[in-house]
Amino acid sequence: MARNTPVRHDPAELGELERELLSIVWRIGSVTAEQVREELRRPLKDSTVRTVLRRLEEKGYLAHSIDERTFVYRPAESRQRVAGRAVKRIVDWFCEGSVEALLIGMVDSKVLDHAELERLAARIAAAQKEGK
Amino acid sequence: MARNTPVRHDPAELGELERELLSIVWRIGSVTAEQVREELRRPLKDSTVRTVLRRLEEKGYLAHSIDERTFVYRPAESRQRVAGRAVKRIVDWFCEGSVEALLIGMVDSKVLDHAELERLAARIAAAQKEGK
DNA sequence: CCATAGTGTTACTGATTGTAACACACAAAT
DNA sequence: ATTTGTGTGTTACAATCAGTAACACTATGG
Repeated sequence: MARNTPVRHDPAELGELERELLSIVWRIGSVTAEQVREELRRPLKDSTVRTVLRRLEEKGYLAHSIDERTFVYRPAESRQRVAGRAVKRIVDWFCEGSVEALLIGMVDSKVLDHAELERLAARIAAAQKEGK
Repeated sequence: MARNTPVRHDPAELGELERELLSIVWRIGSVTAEQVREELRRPLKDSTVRTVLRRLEEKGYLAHSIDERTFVYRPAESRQRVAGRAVKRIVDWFCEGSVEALLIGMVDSKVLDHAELERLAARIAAAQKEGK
């Protein structure tokens, strides 16, 4: 029988190559498939790159416009936004929605050290005051 | 030809059912396959549950000891630690290592609101003082 | 010795991802 | 107008993963 929890309705996962291409688009901002291909160290066929770009668009990470019948891809969302959503999933799954618990885990697993926490606290405090 | 980016060396992904079982083990702390099965709303065969538990152990999330020839599973790592590592991957992939950028994204994509930020800032400040 | 409870092994299937070939369309050059 | 690129659309295939489970084997308590 099939998986009974059917579709990957969530924009859950990206493969390694997908992530790499997505990063390139984020970095450069606006690229053709050929430009993306040139950015890669590995020699990949043109059709490979275009397939992955199309899939990224299908998944909602990219958008394209057409310039002289050439596809120009650009991000559909900022990387921060995507990262934020990804973290939200993690918080929901593993921390039962508690961002505090997540921060504890981040310190615990050395993602954050004290120095960084300090800077963060300062930033947050600053953002509080001016941001709104 | 195969994927040239070979193995999923990273304990990258967990499926939905895997996450569900892992959550149960985290919640209860120490369980047999039968107990896990009873916790599920869906009726899954015993062998299914045991297979998933074994995979979770292979992936390093669980450990077991034997009590009267019955496997008793327990977490190999705290959920916060796992969450912390998962977030680290996201930060590395999408935020180029910047936790600050991540926080921006979290606010931006409504994972964090201002009230929560405020509480967090307070918590962090407190942790700063006493924690070390 | 037999039933029971638990383990170990093995397997199948659908979805996903990396990778690419191939065919078609249109613009520029001859 | 025919050729030649350059780029797109379509289709495919192999490996891996995750969900699901059957079945065979082994002690242990009657």
